[in-house]
Amino acid sequence: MARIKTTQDISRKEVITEAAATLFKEKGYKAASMRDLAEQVGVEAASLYNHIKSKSELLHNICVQVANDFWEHIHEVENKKCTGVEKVEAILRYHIREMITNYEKVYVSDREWKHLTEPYLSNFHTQRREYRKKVASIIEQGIHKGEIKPIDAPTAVLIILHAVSGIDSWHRSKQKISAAELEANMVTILIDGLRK
Amino acid sequence: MARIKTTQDISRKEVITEAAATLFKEKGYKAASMRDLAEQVGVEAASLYNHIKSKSELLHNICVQVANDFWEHIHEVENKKCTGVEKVEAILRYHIREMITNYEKVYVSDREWKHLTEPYLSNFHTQRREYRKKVASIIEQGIHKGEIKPIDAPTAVLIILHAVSGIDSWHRSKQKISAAELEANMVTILIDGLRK
DNA sequence: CCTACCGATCGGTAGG
DNA sequence: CCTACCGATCGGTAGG
Repeated sequence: MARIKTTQDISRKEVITEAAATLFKEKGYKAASMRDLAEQVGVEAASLYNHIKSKSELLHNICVQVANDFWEHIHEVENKKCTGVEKVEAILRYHIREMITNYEKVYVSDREWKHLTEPYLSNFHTQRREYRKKVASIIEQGIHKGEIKPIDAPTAVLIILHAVSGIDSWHRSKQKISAAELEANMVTILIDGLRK
Repeated sequence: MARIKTTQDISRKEVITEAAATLFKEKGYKAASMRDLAEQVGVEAASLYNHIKSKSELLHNICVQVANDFWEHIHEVENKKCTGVEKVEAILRYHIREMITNYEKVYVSDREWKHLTEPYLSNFHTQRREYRKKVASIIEQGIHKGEIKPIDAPTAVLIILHAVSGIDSWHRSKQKISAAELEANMVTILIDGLRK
């Protein structure tokens, strides 16, 4: 029988999704079983299905949530009145902060999205490419105006976005520098590397 | 009955390992099945076991092979008579070239090593940490000599090594710049970012 | 939310 | 190198 969704249901679903993000990050999507997840949440595996439709729905929700946040942010940056370098810096700082505060979901969305099912897989892949094109285009404008070195823009995008995923190692490190220091160091190295 | 290994055996094993690297890269270690692999090689799944001991042995061989290559190289660099910046540049260029020419194995070793079984998992993890410490130490010497900006060395390592993994996107891109151009662009951005 | 259970698929073995 | 097959584990459902 169809159940009416209550606020409890929604928060329970969010608890499951958060636990799934942590599990998918640690074991990888395929290696993480629904029995693992159930144990984390404190119920039997079958009970999860009162709140979610499927394992793949969990991955999908994580990826869509992250993608929407980044998509919204880059649109704000595009409309800003500032230099190209400042725009790239704003994008870089956003990526760093998301990778620090929203770690598990951002990580999973970045590394496990290939396990999405169609048509979500194609949608995600396309949006990801469009996002990178937008960043490349901002860099190209910066090159045109003489703020940025005459480098290959797609290569610069690739470096910046992948460098951020290294924050995984920072999270795992014993003697952590502060989040602010991490951000400052990354910006110094990467933005100076671009600047003419 | 025990079989005596012939040269044929060894090359057949190498063919299987190469195919495994490609498959593990495309699907991820857990999602890649031995039946998938058998199909790629052109035999039945059971026949693979005449040449290999297990699925996990394949991953292990890939990771050890890659780890040894990088380990050997960094020792050469450490013993070179040159500046810290030049050493970092040599390491960066080696990573780029390996990621271009030995793509599948390097990728798998970087992204799928968490699925290694003990004691290989711990060994690999330790060696990886030691490797990064060596790079950080070279950077710190460069800072001390005033060649490199006063940045946090572990953060610089994290950026450089992860940036290289972005070459994955380069491999997949339609309009590729040449490998030489890619290398030149990456070195320009990253080494200039470090240099004082 | 649980117990009970299903069909599919997995890595791997026996035997030839 | 193949056919035949096993025990384990998977995602998910039925029914209460």
